[in-house]
Amino acid sequence: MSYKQHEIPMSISKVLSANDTGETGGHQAGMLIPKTGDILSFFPQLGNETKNPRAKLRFLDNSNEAWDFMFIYYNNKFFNGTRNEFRLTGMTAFIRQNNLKAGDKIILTREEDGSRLIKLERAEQVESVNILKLGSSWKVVKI
DNA sequence: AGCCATGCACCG
DNA sequence: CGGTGCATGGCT
Repeated sequence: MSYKQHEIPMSISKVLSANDTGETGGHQAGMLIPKTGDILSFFPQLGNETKNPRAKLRFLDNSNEAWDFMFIYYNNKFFNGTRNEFRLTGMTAFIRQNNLKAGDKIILTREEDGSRLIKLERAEQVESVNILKLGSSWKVVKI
């Protein structure tokens, strides 16, 4: 009967770019949040009534340590400029502590009580697992 | 749309 | 004064 109009994703993830981890020498230390559909509904809604609105979000990591990140909507396109994008900033300490590199994945999760979790998934160094599976099978050989 | 880069303000 | 994050411009 009553379908939810807005399914809020419990979990979203992002593969880190080199710029996200600071490997490129940049110093904004914020990762871009794509505006595509359900990703944004994970975050609090920020409109374009005010310029560059933001919300501080607290995440808990594996060891229950709390991290405060800043979710910012750079929206100066609606004022005097060209920006129209969302970023999650203030992650330098977290990235350093976990020694994250480009290719690693960050997973953000929402609990039912509204609290948020942050997890990570290292990039695989080797990706030969699927390929090797086929290697040792027997074959019928025509004589 | 996403990533890279950077001048400046702030703060220790 | 060096590191960090803000705000923004620029490039692909």
